[in-house]
Amino acid sequence: MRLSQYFLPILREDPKEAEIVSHKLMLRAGMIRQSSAGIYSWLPLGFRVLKKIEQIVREEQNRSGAIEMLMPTIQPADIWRESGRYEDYGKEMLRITDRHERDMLYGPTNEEQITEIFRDSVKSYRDLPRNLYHIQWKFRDEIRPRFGIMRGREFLMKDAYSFDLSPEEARVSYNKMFVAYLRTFERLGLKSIPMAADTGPIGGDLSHEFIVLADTGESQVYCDRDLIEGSAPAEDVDFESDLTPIIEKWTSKYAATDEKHDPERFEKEVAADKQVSARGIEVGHIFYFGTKYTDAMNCRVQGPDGKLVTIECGSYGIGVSRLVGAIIEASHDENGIVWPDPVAPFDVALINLKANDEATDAACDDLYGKLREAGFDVLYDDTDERAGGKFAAMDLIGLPWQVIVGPRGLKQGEVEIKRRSTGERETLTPEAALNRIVGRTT
RNA sequence: CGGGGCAUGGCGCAGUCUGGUAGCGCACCUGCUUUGGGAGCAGGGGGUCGCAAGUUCGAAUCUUGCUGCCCCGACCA
Repeated sequence: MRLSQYFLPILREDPKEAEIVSHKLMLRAGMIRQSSAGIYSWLPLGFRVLKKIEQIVREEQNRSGAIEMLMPTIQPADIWRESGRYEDYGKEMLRITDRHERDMLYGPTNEEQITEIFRDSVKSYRDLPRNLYHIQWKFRDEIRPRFGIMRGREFLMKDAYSFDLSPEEARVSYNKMFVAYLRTFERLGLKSIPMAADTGPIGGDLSHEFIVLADTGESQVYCDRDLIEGSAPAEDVDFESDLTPIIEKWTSKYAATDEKHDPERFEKEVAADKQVSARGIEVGHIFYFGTKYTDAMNCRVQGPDGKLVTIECGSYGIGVSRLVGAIIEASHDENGIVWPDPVAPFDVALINLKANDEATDAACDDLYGKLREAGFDVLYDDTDERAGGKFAAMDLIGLPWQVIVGPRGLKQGEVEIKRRSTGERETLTPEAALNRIVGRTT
């Protein structure tokens, strides 16, 4: 993409409404604009990041055996009356009336919707287990939205729903999601730690929050340092095998959010040099809640013996739009965002230091073509801004690589490449620069 | 929902106390000079001062009502 033809409205100063760093940087880098409290437009740069994260979430859900679908944002009130949550959910649910005076709502979550579909479609134990998910916008009319997209009212969430014949099998489904989440967050360049959590109003008795450590996080968390240093299961993890050992490895060490923190246990179970007290952001939450909705909504199948069995369920959420902010919170410096390679909106920033200079333009055009042929997304700054402004803007938007091309270097047959994450720079021939980037990024 | 604050061009702000017809920096447009880490000079465009009512010869400024947004607290991906 040529910057001269792109839409990237960068701000030089922090808008005063932004309090935390990710919100400031997202506004300044032209990723989002606020529409009203807790509701945002995603500008082209932000949209690219959102889609990259969404894709990684999707790939890991698919790998675990979950099946993608799409449910609507607007739901009928009736199914919520059936589950009993229409009254319970309170003012957080945005209620809408259509022209025929039918009660509708903008979905804050989709347990009712998926349970209705499953109930009407599945009658036999032979069709279990299944895990269905979608990635769809949600609306929760928060009392106080804040921190930009970190706690918006409208947000993009991946929500998965598992259906099993027995609690034991539901536990297997739960474990698959647990492992898929570990892998997802690691691929996104984040250190996430599963922590035992309250099940809250969703109900059930098995639940974990996935917390990303970040200085500006909202929750105070405590854990064993070993958990931070642990790495997620590899790509070849067999989701059909018994995942219990992996789960145990991650749940045997101490980890708790402020609400669940037990200082005495912490002191007793965690060696002093391993005690971590930090800030964290909740990016995922998984629940096993059994038959809470299937009971209320009469979702049953016939077992092998012909008897009706109420289906055991779990639900599993990842805040996709929140992750954009969480990644920035975890990865930035004084000059701007530092995108982890897998979620960067573009892979390479190509900076032409003297646009309209024949030799510089030609060298840039050549590199632009070759990088794109090699499969890279390139943001090519072909504008005739001054060098300083270009450097500042590219540092702000945080693309992993910068390729800097100017007449001075070209006279020596050289260009400069800079790694955004380390600030490390090298002066090389254009061919060597190309090879360096192709070789180090996969 | 309780408490606090803010609202003046795209962004950041001054002007409000003490009423006199709107200003600064950045950004934007034109020209010239510059050009490797946010250039200089000259010229220029853009604002119903959140909305409504009131007081007044006259309101960004005073009064009343409303709305929007932000921050702190309890809840949430």
